Amino acid sequence: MDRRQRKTREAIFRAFTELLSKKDFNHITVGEIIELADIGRATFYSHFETKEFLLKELCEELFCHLFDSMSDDKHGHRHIFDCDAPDSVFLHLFQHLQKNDNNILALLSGSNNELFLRYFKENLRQLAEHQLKAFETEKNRFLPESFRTNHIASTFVETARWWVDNGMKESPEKITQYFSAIL
Amino acid sequence: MDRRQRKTREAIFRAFTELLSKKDFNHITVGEIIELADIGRATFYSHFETKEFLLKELCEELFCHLFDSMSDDKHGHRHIFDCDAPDSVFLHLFQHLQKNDNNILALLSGSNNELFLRYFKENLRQLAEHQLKAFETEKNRFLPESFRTNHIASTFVETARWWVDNGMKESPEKITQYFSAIL
DNA sequence: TTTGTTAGAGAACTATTTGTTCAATAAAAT
DNA sequence: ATTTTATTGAACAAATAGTTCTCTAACAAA
Repeated sequence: MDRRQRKTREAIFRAFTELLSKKDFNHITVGEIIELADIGRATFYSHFETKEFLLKELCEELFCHLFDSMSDDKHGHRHIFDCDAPDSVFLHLFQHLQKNDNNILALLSGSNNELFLRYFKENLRQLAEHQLKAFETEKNRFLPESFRTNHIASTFVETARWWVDNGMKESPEKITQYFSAIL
Repeated sequence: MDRRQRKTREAIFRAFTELLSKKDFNHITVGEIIELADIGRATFYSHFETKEFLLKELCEELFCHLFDSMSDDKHGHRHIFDCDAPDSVFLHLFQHLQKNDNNILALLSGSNNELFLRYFKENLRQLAEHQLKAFETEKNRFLPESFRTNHIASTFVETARWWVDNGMKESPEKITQYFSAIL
């Protein structure tokens, strides 16, 4: 990719995430983005069809980064759902959130970032789907699989939101413990 | 309240909920609302400051209706959290959803109706808060109360969304059973 | 270095939407 | 019957979205 394109793209993402940490997606205008990114109007539209596509691509980059680092070979795939394990997937996710790479927290806690939450949940749902068998118990076996995967993903997202909204006072280990307890 | 005002207000709500069942909140314009409601532009703005306030008031009316019918005297307050009871609060809520009074489903399943979901969750959270003691178990006693109320409310909303998004094939009783199982 | 290609700047432009204003009219209340 | 209030319809300014265009600068390949 052309260096100019790369620089422009990154400037847009940077400006956009900064704005997202301050106000709702729907109240951010293209004008604000291009002013903060210091690029021309036509340039923005040559990169992204609309503001919505920008959010979409930002989410995709973030989740690519987040979930790819999760499927590194160093983590086995056996007890990936065992929350008490020191290499639990969920613990890793909470740790990543705490580091706040790429200002992901702004998207998670901010209001009106439904698209972001949808992406987050969908990625988690896929993760859960693939690894659900290790999680079977007698108690939940009669529940439809899609209901259970949905529940795991929803519960993770809502736990993370609660954590962030309440100031992230707990350690990732503690939150993983909470998460494990309600699941 | 003046009959003219009442009629206008109802026409706006009717038009708005009809539009909400077809498209996202953010893509609905004031122009569309007033055309469908068949009222003047100035009239709309004399009733609602903005589109956002309209949604806010609509939500408030819906939840007033939904949760008020819940606190009728006929339902005791003892086993309000016992999902298996025939007069469980949650069963009643699911039954209400199934009846789809006031097109509430359009708001629940539609995308980008975050404000509605926030209201729904907040109402449930308050409900849960007041009645949490009856729900204590040894297992969850170490969890912060706000975490637990948040979890109950979130889980209900997400269960309802899953139900609606999957075509509401299950009976309210069955869904209440599912809900009870994961809680 | 030269040449052809691609990306960005910047400004002008159209179209849509928002929210306001105001005078005229119709309905309600007294 | 008179006064008050709500609605209308149109016109209005301001903000925003998305497009188009020419000029300039950066890049890539010979």
